Amino acid sequence: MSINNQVSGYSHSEKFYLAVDCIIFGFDKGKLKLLVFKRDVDPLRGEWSLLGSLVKENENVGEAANRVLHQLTGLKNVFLKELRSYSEVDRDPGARCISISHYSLIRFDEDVEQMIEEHGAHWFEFDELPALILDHDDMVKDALTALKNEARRRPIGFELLPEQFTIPQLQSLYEAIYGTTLDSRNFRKKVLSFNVLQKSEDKDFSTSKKGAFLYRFDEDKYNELVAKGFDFVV
Amino acid sequence: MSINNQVSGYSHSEKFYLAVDCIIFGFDKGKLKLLVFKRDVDPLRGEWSLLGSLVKENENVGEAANRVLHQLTGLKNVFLKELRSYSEVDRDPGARCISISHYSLIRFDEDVEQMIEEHGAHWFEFDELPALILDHDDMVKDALTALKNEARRRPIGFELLPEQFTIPQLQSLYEAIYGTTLDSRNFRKKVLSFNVLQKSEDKDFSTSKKGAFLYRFDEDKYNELVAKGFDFVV
DNA sequence: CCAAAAGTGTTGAAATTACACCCATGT
DNA sequence: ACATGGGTGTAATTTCAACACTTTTGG
Repeated sequence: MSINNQVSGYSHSEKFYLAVDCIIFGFDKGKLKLLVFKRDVDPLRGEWSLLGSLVKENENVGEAANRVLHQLTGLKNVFLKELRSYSEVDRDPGARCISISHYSLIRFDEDVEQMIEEHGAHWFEFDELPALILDHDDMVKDALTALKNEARRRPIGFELLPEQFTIPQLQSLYEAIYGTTLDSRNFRKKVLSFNVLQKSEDKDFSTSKKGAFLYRFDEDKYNELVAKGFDFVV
Repeated sequence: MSINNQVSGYSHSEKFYLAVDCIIFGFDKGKLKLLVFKRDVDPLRGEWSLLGSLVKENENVGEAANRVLHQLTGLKNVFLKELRSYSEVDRDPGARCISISHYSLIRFDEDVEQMIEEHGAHWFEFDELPALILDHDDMVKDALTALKNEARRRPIGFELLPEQFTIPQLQSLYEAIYGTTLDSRNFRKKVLSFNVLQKSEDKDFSTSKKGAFLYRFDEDKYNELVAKGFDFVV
């Protein structure tokens, strides 16, 4: 912070609780999903909430967000993006508390699913989402908007899909995010034109009899591309 | 914030000072500028700093940012965008303090310039910028990146230029932001194609003998355009 | 043999880029 | 008359959008 002519020091001001809340997106079976938790402390026990925590003395905001995500999912170094602060004076009836939202994209994965179960968490599709505590509904809405924007600037799919995925799966993800349908020929053309996909010999037969080729993403080429900047408008 | 299974309540956690800092951009004579302040309290008295303040008990973060900006410039309802938090444990040697940066674009204007003078503030061009206190240099760097991105999504010029401006001035602004040169024919074509500029009868003779026509921006059409969404890539 | 999803090319329209000269005027 | 910045148009290229049929194979 700045101590300048407007501010003569710290002692005149209040201190606040500081929290992080995480909007965790997942994608499975053609549906974009949100991970929420059943709160197990009073007040509001039993209500659905985003994953969050108060920030501790010895950590910064990003570390706090990573900590809660790790505690829940066992994952480290996942894509986790700070979004914005929520600071309405009366947003939390318990105490004056500012929260900084983060969003994260995680892959469906057996280990993670088990961990999630153990924590009383649940994946909801967006059209079945229950009401969340405090201003968490706003946080989700804002994060969804941010995800849509983000999806244009980087190939989001690589965080949300399994390590190997088919092009129809990738398309279905983008359709879920944008809430539209896309032309499969144009989509395929566009996504392949980036030259960041490695075709494998194997096929996925889970959704068709013919089977669809599996691709994995070429990390080096992807990083190059992101560095150059690009616009993945589909 | 969330009180869920990871967190059993408020009382176990620390409270923090919360600040806002403002990165204030201006544009004059073909140069993009940053407004900084000479700090007049200890410690670090006399050093250059962004405009900032601690957040008060009865206001939210956005209100705090508007308050300090208003105190300095007399302006209300200026474009002010929250950027991100800065929360390194040791970022402020005085006390554990989290700051939320905002950036703002303001027009050069006599009244404002006078107000600025009175507050010991100074406009610096970016290549003459002095070192700033704490992590304010990082804040500026991040804000500049954000400004470049923002400039693609909305006609930034309308916040930074005087009410009437010429197309070469607008071009020069975009060149300053992007750090490139642009083709004047293509720029003019593009900017006029948005149909948000009203041509005036008057000319500005300050930079050429022939004079350049002054335009003002059609607020209704501009708002329409922003609502529809557009990409001002030049 | 048929249902269901995967895969493939072309064409017209639109947007973008590159590019060079005349105009108006103060000195 | 000349130097300076303002203003204009066109052609080539690239990108985007629309659109329909064949392939594979489990049932």
